[in-house]
Amino acid sequence: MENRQITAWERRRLMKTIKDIADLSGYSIGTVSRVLNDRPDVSEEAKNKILEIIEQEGYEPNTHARHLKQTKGSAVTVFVKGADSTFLNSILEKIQRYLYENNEEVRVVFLKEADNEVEYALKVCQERRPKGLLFLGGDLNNFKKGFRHISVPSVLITGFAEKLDFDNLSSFCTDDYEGGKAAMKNLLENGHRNIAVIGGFLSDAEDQVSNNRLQGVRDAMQEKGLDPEETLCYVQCRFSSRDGYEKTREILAEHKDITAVFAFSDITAVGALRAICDCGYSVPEDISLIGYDGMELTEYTVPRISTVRQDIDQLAKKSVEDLLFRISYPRASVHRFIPFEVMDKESIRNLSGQK
Amino acid sequence: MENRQITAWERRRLMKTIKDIADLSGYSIGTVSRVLNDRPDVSEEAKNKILEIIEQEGYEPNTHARHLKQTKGSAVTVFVKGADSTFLNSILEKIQRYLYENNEEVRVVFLKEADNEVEYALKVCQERRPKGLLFLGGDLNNFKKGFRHISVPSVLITGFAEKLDFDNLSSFCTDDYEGGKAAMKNLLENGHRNIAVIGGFLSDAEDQVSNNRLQGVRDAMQEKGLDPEETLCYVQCRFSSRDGYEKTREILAEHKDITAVFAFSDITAVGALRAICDCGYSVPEDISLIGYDGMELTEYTVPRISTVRQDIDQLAKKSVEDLLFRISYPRASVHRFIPFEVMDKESIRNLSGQK
DNA sequence: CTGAAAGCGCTTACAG
DNA sequence: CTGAAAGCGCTTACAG
Repeated sequence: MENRQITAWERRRLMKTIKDIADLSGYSIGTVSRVLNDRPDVSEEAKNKILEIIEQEGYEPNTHARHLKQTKGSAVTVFVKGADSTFLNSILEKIQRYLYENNEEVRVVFLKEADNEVEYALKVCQERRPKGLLFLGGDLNNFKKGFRHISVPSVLITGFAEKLDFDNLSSFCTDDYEGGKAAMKNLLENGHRNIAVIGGFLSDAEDQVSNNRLQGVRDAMQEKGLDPEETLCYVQCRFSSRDGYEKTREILAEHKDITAVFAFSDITAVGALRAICDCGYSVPEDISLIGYDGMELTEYTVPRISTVRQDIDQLAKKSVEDLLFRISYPRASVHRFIPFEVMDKESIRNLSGQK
Repeated sequence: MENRQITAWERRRLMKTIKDIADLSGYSIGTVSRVLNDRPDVSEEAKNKILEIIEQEGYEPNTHARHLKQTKGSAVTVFVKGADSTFLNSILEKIQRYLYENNEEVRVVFLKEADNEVEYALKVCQERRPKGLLFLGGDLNNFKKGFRHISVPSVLITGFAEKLDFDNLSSFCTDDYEGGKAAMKNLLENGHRNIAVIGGFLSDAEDQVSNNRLQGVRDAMQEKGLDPEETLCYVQCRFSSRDGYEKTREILAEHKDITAVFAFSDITAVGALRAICDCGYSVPEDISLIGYDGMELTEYTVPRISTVRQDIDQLAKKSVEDLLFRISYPRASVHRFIPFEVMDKESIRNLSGQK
């Protein structure tokens, strides 16, 4: 049994370099390089010959050498942060696809909720010279504190960084204020008055996702003449089914008059659904439920969970387009909202009989 | 409003190189390099001085230059293939963590079910010279056909490649044959005889995940004296809730006598659960259900879905350990099963009254 | 249109 | 223990 590993030395021998192609084709490495980079100043003849050899030898240029010389940086690095990995992962997948279509490679770093993504980014910048950065989730406080040390084009997805006013940081997200407000209005219009909100963590930074959604919730209440201070029950919660489950149980144990729950993520909503069931209630007969994100999963729970659908395809697409453009051209950063949609399904009961 | 992008030129000016550190410290770049690489042959004095400057300047070596010189390759590349991204993503996350802890960077490529992961890998090998490859999911046929062209240490997770006998391809997975068998036995022991299996795609390659699980299912039946040809209803299905839903509806419409469904992934099981409900049945009273993977989600559905729990932490950990070891030392590839566990929850009804 | 040569930022024998 | 120098595989003015 031949189990010897190929040594580094042997592997190297197998790797073609630009020199091999030059020798084989009879041209100089300069000319080969020009063909590789698709420059106009090469004869058709030379180009064809060299392309043929490249094809035949299965040669691909070494990107390290390439990037060393070029001022351009290397791969785009994506930082995925936070517990709600299901949602962010689905965006990540699309981001990778769009980037790959544009021939860009993607480096990924998964961070924990407590990690400081900007510090990590700074380290990556100095070590790897990425050409661009993409933050999937992030704490605006971290950006406020440390982002000025970062100079590569960057995009924050799922967060609104306009007020931070960095000229190399764009941001794309759902209008969380309006999203939170719309979901709440839906519940209110269905006659609910005692509503529990199972949200994410609040922060002292302006425009943080959960803060914005909560503000929307409050304003929706006030427009209905309700006082949030008095009637609103808000609890902070990690974006996971487990935490959604536990928080919901706690709430239901304490507040017997709750008739609706608004969870700031579908994954939490799924936990809430089970918790409501375990407390002997049912959705929507006893308690109504609405989630956030619009994950496919909400189509298949019993009952289907109403939710605020974020457009992950647009979030990914716009972000990648903006990033790639700004990597190549000096354009100002932008801050855009991607439209959302309230998906009314089977988890909300109309208490008032009138809508 | 100052919105001018920092140009490549300006950015370069800001980037420290080893030369800057050498000048600042009064030592040569050779000595700085030795400190950087933690070599023993440097005086404490030089080391301290240089480290101090490095710290102060926030210098980090450029990896491209580093890798260009070193025979070692660059980042480990992970290929994530297939529709069941939820499950594979949770492994990916852990893989990235373990690799990061070992100071390795991770490149990620998400592939569609129909993509040939080995062809993609080959391309990446030639372009980027990765030091190792990790396949999350994959079709053994593709490996059989093309893997011999790949010489870097690699690991296949969620697939058993022992019979392919490549000396640079290890594999770690759940024993799918035993997993399928155990789940099936559970249903049989609970008195079920008309069982539908909603599996993945079958392949003509030996040891393909779904083939193995199905074989386990068949053998479990035969041990009970049942003829799989006659009584088993197997349908192929993409690993998604949507497909699980649709396939289950089709099956229930045709086979009125089904009393249990075994889905080859939890995500499909969730779709199946909803389908069963939409057909007017309930789980487990009318129809029992068991999934596969052991995702957290199965804890929060109504009812909780019994499942075959795969140990994603061990899958990730063992794979990374093996890969890193083989990157540095000439060790033979290995093929290991990671123990699974049948999680009995609320979705299986005992028909026979005796277990 | 093409080649010879300098240089990107590092590492590593080779001297001393 | 330290420095000077060659070289990793490319790109890109500079000549011709």
